[in-house]
Amino acid sequence: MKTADQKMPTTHGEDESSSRRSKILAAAADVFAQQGFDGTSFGTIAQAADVKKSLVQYHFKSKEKLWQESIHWVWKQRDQALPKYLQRTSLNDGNNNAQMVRELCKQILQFTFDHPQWVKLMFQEASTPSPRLDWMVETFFKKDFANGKAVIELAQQQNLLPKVDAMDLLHILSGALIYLVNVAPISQRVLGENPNSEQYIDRHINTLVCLLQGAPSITANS
Amino acid sequence: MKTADQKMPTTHGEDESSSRRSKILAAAADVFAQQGFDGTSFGTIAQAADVKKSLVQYHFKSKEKLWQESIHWVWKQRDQALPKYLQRTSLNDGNNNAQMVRELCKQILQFTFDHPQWVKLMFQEASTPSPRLDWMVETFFKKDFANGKAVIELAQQQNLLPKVDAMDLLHILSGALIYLVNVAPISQRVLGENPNSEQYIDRHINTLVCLLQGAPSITANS
DNA sequence: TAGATGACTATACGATCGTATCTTTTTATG
DNA sequence: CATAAAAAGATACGATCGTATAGTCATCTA
Repeated sequence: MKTADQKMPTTHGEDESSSRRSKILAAAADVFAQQGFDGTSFGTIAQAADVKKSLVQYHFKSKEKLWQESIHWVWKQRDQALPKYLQRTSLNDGNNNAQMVRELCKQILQFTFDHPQWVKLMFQEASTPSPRLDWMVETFFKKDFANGKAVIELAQQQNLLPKVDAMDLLHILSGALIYLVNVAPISQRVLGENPNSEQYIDRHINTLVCLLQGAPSITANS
Repeated sequence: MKTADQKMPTTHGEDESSSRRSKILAAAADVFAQQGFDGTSFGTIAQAADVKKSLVQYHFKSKEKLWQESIHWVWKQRDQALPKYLQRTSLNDGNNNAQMVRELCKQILQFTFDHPQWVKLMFQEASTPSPRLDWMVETFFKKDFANGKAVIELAQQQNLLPKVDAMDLLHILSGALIYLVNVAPISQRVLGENPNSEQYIDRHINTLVCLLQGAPSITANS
């Protein structure tokens, strides 16, 4: 009979219509982020969510719809979790010290390691034009780019970042941080060191901040 | 009857055993880089190479073998093409000027835009552990990482790059450069500007070098 | 209590996938 | 020209894919 523990009639109310529905969404986000759109099947997602394949197709009529909803779910999770990482580095409280940039970068990197889904989902669709990419651009990326640029410009106004082209700087910083997470499985195998660890992250951020605040050793003897 | 124009008996010699074989390899590299391993099928590759599906399976017995050989092919192309981009920036001819770092970065970025296959193939397999990733690590990435680190250290010895952790700096530079290529389709849609253009690349490299050589605007008034 | 609604399940269809086997054509060599 | 090997093509198989449809069961409402 198995255990019928988490029965929970839910009386149809709650936030999400069904508890199993959001469990499927979470599993779908994991599988999509890991295997990509083409490599993902209803069967795999159903297995990961421990439900029948028919149920997946019942809640989300098509694979495309399921993908869209799981993307929405991931971005929502991101927007809920990210502020908690950034609140201790608030840029607009007048406390201008350079240490804040280090903390900002570190928190973003740590967040990316803790929630790799949205980065992986982004890269899964980024490299190749497709209707899905167009949808993501209109739905999320335009907004994300604008927000990122605003953060950079705010930091620049407070002399926390060098006053170069904000969009370029956003790309360079995003690249330097996100790249580390995306090639982490490679780095781990090549270097024999887990990139997702306090000391590795601290060292990496330290190097990055050292560059951002003017590389001393090259400016010193020139 | 169609056109039997490119008949070319090849007399079996040439470099590759068959001319159609390498045509399949090139097509396979394209499709694998674009769609990933799971999203790629024999049929798609055959169609891209304008041959029958059976022929693909004849030359490369399995999908895994075809993938491996196409990876080898791409890395070989890369190693043949890359020196032509770097030769005009040779680091070890005693000509130590800072302009050389800019040229080095620019050439690497330009090369990546011209030959996006190897970057995309890398990212296709990088984010998720798999037997294919293990194989790539042992076959290519360990060597690539070592070479990259050596280049960084050489530049550091000549005071062309700040003397921070070489592996971290390699990751930061790789990330900043490769990220741009990987999210180019996104950037193009969001910014309405093609990242693969002289002026965009120049501007981006300029910003990057500005950081590498000590951000002036922040060090100036501190 | 009868009916309607929503959550969930079972099953089947057509297409495509990777692979295996077989036949035909082309090429090289005696 | 004869013959063997290699290249190229044709076909079929089991499996899995996305999707469609019909059915079961519990809950809610009139």
